[in-house]
Amino acid sequence: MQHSCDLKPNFSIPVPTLPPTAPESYSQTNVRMSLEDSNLWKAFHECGTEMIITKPGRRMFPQCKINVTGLIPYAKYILLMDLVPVDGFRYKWNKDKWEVAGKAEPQPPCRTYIHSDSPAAGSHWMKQPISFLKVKLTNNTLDQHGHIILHSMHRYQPRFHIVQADDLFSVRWSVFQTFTFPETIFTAVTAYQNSKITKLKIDNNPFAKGFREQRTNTVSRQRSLRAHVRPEKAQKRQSPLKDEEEEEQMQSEFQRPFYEGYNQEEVVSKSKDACPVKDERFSPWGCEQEHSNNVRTESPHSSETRDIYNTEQLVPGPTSYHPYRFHGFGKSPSPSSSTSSQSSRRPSFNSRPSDVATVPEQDNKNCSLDTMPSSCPVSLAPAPNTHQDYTGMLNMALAPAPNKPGVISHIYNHYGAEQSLTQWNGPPHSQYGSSSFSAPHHPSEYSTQSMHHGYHHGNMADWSQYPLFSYSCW
DNA sequence: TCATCTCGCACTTTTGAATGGG
DNA sequence: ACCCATTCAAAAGTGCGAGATG
Repeated sequence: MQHSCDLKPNFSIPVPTLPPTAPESYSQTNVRMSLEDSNLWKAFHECGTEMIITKPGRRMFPQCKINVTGLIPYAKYILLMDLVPVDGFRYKWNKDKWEVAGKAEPQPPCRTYIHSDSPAAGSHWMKQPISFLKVKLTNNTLDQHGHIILHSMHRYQPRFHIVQADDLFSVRWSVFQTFTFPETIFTAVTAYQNSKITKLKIDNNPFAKGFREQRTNTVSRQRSLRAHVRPEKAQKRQSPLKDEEEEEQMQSEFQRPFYEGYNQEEVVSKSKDACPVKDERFSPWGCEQEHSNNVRTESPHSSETRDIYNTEQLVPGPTSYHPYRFHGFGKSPSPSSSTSSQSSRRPSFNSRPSDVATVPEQDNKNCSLDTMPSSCPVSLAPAPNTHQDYTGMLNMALAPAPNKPGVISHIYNHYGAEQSLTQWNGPPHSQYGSSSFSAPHHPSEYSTQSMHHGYHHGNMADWSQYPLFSYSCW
């Protein structure tokens, strides 16, 4: 499966400072990203992926691993990953299904993980799969280690960003290309809720091997002993592994060849009909769907019901990406001082300080499709029940590597729960392929997304409330 | 009372330093 | 002195269940 980058709408408006023949325009239109282990992700997705989050930080499994093609081999790129809320709800696990439990909590500071190889040449990124193995998730909002902070019982989606930039200083002047894979949507949990997910993880995660055979013997012995002491609990927490019948059933489900034999084109068309979340047998989201009809105007399945295996080019809106600046660098990242080719090529970005960069955070919520200026992010009309004002911050943190200077930076990011994917990703129709670029509604706004460059954010006041941190990846 | 979170356990895998040979 | 392969101990990562927390 691949995510293609169709930037037609984004390049439909003239960008005076960027000649159409610029290398970037070439790369932007050809960059493609695909998800490694996509079958595994789909397997988890069909059960309702859960990711453990702990205070010290927990790795993701399945891990985020991507393939990138279409980069300029000699140009340098920076790869980033972050996690955005899928919707504005908190969930609970009730009788084998996830249900909406209420409104989402205010989002913690949004942190962006910079791949440790960044910046690296396009050839480097393309020669092998890029692993985000060392990304750690935490529920500790005071985390000092640079882990990505999430709320338990909330749903998130990883996003991957490719930025053509010679160094981290020039990122803010560079073009972001954002990719998402709907099958990577997961629910953050502090303890597994769905036993199917537990089993899938044990079966597929090498670190959990100990729980597969030897441990299950010893543990089952221990459990049987404990069951004598607390029989009611032992029964309540009965492992699915013990139930042979259930295990067989699960085996058949898990080993079912997901989308077997689908080529890319077939997947695009068939996945809509065979959308996992609509399959009651596998879907843990059954109840949620009912809720989605009654409660939310933005279905939590919005992404799944899209062509989940289609490709997409998701470009964040201006207020999503522009209002950030690196913080903590030793030199001023002003375009005039920057030596990057991008910055020298596009001096006009500095000449537009009044753009979205300084939009106050409360302006964000007023940025509806009807009223937003051309610089406002493209987003769906906010769902009343999901509205959540939040001026998040993209924290990018880099711990010193032996051969790399230590860099700690923060990036501002405005997003709310209702904006989450819709804002960042652009309109949902963008995920349906090129045909949907006819923009069923508000085509003008869509076209204003254009290219996305870093803009200087005028508001520095809140930065101090977020800790500087190092990132273990470097 | 209940849902959720934290912690320690026993286990496996990964990592990196130490060592030795060419 | 350098490079490479091997070994091995320490660190890191894993799900589980009991107990804590709100």
